[in-house]
Amino acid sequence: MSKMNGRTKATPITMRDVAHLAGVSQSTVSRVLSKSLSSVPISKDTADKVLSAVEQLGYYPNLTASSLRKQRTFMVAVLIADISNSFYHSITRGIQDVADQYGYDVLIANSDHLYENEKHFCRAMMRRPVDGIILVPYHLTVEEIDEVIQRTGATVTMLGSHINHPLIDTLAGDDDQATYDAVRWLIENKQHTDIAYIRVPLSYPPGLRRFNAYLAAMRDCGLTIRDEWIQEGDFSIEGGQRTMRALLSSPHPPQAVVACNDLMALGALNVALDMKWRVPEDVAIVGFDDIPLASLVRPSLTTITQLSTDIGTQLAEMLFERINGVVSGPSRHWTIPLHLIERQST
Amino acid sequence: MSKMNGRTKATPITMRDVAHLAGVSQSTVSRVLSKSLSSVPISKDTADKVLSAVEQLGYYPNLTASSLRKQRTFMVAVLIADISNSFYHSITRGIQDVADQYGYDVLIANSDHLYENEKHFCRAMMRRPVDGIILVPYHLTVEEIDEVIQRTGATVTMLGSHINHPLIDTLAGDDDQATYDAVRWLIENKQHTDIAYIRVPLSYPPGLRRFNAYLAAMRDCGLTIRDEWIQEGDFSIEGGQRTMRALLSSPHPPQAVVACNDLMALGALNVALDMKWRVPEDVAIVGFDDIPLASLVRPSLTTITQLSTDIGTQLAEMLFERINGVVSGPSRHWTIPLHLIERQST
DNA sequence: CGATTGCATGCATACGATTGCATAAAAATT
DNA sequence: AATTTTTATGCAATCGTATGCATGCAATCG
Repeated sequence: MSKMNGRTKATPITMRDVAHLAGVSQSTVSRVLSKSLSSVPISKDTADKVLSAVEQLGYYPNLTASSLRKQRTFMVAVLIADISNSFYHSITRGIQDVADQYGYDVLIANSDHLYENEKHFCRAMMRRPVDGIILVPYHLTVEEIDEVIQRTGATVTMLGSHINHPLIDTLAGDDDQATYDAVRWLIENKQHTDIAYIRVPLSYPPGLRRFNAYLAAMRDCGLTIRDEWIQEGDFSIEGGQRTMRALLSSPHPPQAVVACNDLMALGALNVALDMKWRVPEDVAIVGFDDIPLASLVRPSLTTITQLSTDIGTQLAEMLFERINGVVSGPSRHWTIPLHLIERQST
Repeated sequence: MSKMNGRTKATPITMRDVAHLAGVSQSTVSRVLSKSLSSVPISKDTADKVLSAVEQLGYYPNLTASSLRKQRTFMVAVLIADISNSFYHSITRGIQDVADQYGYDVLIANSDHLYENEKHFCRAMMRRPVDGIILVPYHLTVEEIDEVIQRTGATVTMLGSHINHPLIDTLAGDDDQATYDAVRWLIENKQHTDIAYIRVPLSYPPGLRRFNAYLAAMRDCGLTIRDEWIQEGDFSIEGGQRTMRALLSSPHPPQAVVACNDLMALGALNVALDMKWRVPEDVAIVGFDDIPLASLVRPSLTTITQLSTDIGTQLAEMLFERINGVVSGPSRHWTIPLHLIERQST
């Protein structure tokens, strides 16, 4: 360990040092190290000299300098709603693993579902160009995203289907269909008629879609919905708890509760048990996302699968196919089929 | 929205463009925008011209170029074991929030508790210098971390107490004391004598410390430990499940199980319930970390609190105090007192 | 009124790596 | 043997911003 007597400035080792030690020019070192550009041949002899100098000095190329010159940063940025939500962190993990594989670093930002934060993220991207951006639920408009693309040249991939842009690949679950099916299943197979829904703010597009699917299923089966059965949470466990308390304390509590995501469903489950309601005998609960926790709690949670890790890797793979030029041409829009996983809570 | 007819190169707007439009030199623009350096005065008049040109063009400074020149990247990197573990993701979130506040971006990498991955992270840091690094449990040696500091000039802050370096601030819980106290509490207040421990590989320093604390508590109370009561998990829910199955199927199952972290404790809890053991009547369970889930499951989990969000913000605050020169001098080593939270599982 | 000071700005270089172009030496061709 | 081609290397400009130094001009001073 070097001396460590107080905070010292960094002592960077540059290509020039390597060049000097190897007795060649700095550009030769560069060529040896980025062998990919085969346009220029290098003699085995000098290559060896350079490599041994690199070894000897423990040289590492400076990615900041390289980024500036190549106009490529070898970083991707991810915008998610909240890393504390396990649905997002498994997506994140999937993205990180793929990025790692391609030698990329990952910047992560949280929006907390707030438009202002998403715009803040865009501004950050304008300042610090990255090669790729993965966006997960957002309120951004196509125009705003397009500006980032135009200005930074970044490749963008998104989760969700409500944006249509010729340069943006998207991946989406058919969550409205899945929600519709789940509600009908509760009605037709479980003989429920009084079904409540815990939604999220409707400014969040997938939330709106799922809510509409619930309404459609109820309507198509000729069921009426009491006003108090429609609750609005905020994506969180606490939101699920608060709304469930309201539901179970109302004059006409529902027989079944469908939540827009698992966190809220888990909060609801937890409140039901604490209030001594039996699940599923007294009230059934259905979630959405299939986060790891859903299968762990007792009674385990019936939910709609999203395969979140796969979503992350999938999104990242689509992104890197573009970045590395493996794929070109018009944007691709993939849909993942979702399905209900029946567990103990129904 | 601009034309969008196929993938186009980025059309960056640089300081030169701004300078040109404002009719001043590029260096003047730079001076106006980084007003902090008051060493050089700028007339109100030109400042206005520049700012309006910036506005008009929608100019954003390029952080890559700025980083290269200033030798400061305005990024911090975080190495955690696994972002899927909720203990870490709340730390991460705390760090992100603080970083955001200081205008910093955050790079996140997972080590999965593997030494090789941690070394990989160090190499990445040598290539892409960042201003600060936050390390959460690791196997890295002081020498390895020191090399990164020397070479990159980064400021480092860590969670844990087993590294002593004059430039590294650390934050640590007194987890061995807390574990010791918890085990004695099980013995003295709950009258348990047969207590098992689910540890993690001992190459992980905090894991070793906690395990030793368990041994010490048992010894100090004159209790004997059966070999099969000591199980080794891998930090995960599955690890907890596997080891708990072994424990409950053994000829002499324990009355209480202490796990090195909450995930394993939750796995254990889940297996106990599935095997129809009553918790806490037939077997008591204690975890470590107090992840959000711990209070959510039923029976809720008795655990040792770590205040994980606070840990993240705390670590980040210590880091930025150094980065921004608010604090200098010898490294600080802070300890957070931990304590048992009694819930339903004991 | 000439000399000194202070204010405001531009010029030019640096940060560290990449790459088009020029060039020198060696090999191949006629 | 002269010319062309190939191989291997160096020179110098570039990416976009920051900053030491020089400079021009106005204000102040003796």
